[in-house]
Amino acid sequence: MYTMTTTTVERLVRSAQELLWERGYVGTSPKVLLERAGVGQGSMYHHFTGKADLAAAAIERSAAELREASDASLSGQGSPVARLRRYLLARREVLRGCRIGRLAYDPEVVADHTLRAPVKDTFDWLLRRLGEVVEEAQQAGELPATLDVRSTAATIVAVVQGGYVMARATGSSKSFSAAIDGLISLLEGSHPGGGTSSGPA
Amino acid sequence: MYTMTTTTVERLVRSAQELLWERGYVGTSPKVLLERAGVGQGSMYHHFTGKADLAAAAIERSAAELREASDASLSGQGSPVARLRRYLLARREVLRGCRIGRLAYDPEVVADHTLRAPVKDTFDWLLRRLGEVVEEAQQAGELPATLDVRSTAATIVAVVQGGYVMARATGSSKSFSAAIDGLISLLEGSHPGGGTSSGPA
DNA sequence: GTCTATAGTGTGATAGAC
DNA sequence: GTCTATCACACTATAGAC
Repeated sequence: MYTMTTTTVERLVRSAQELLWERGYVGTSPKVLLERAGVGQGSMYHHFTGKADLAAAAIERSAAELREASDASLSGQGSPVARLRRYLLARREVLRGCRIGRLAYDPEVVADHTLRAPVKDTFDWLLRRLGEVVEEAQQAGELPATLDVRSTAATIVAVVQGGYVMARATGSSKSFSAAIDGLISLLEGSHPGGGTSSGPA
Repeated sequence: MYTMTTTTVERLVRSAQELLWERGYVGTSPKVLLERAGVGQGSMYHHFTGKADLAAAAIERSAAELREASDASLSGQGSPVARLRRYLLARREVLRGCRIGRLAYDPEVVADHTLRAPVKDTFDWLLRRLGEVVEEAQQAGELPATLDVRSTAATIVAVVQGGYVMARATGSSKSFSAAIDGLISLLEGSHPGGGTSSGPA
């Protein structure tokens, strides 16, 4: 499935990332994974101790990729609220769901500390990072100082994660977009300045 | 696991409901399900055509229960915004996640129309019902008429669903509560009347 | 209507040739 | 370092006794 110049380990990890995203940990079998990677079983057990070990490597890679993509939206140029909008309106493969968030519903990921840690760390990081931007927005007068920073950050994360769940349940990305739009309206409506005049874009 | 006066079909459906909630469809095997129900394999294949058929009955029952519980919060006495608060602050087994929402991340539920339909229908119903209450709130002057009804309803559903995901990922119900609190603050902050005086109790 | 026995396939891991 | 062969066990379903 990948080019011949790609290493075996690389093919294994990428296949695991894809299948964990599509089917989760309990829904992914070594057989299907190896077929997708185009390698034999021996290679996997040479480089990893087993399914869980390979999954851990794949989850850690996906977590790092997600952090990088999120930080690209939340950092850099633009006012704090403009960066929050950029994060919320970033292009996403909505119907595939969140590759990290979906693992929170996988019983074996939640039960295994090694598999769960990168999932927890990703959410802890995202909540902290969004909290920083919310706080910047308050200091810039773009959001009311009365909003609790941590609660507001949690609401933002929840809308994105819940948007994915709704979209997959209804089979349409429209419910995702609606949830994001609703949140943006609420954030804009809470401007200290009041009215509808100071949209951040 | 259930009393002897419970019928075999009842025990099968309840066990399936529990396991689908805990482990999803791909993570649930007939063997474990039958052990929990305390019945033999023959009974299950007498009353149902197989795992998928039993799962369909269990999902439909869970969907009906969820609708009933949600409507109990959203209907009845109280102002529209008070009912929204009651819905958002209802007691929930947060760390178990949403028994219907979690199925949106199950690849075989999403792929099978019979399994997926009750999941989709539940979200469609909830979005519609929340939309009605949001509209009532606008007519009562509790929420600004500028808010889009469907978007606001989608945001409310998303915060609950995303709150579950965060809580399971972080291992703490605090992130769920924070997301709910953040949403309530945003809804209150968007009061047409403006300030902080008119909280709905 | 319930049970146990059995079947065929897949799972996750190991052994050992090359 | 990669492969195929093989293992013990679990999965989902069927058969047939009671």
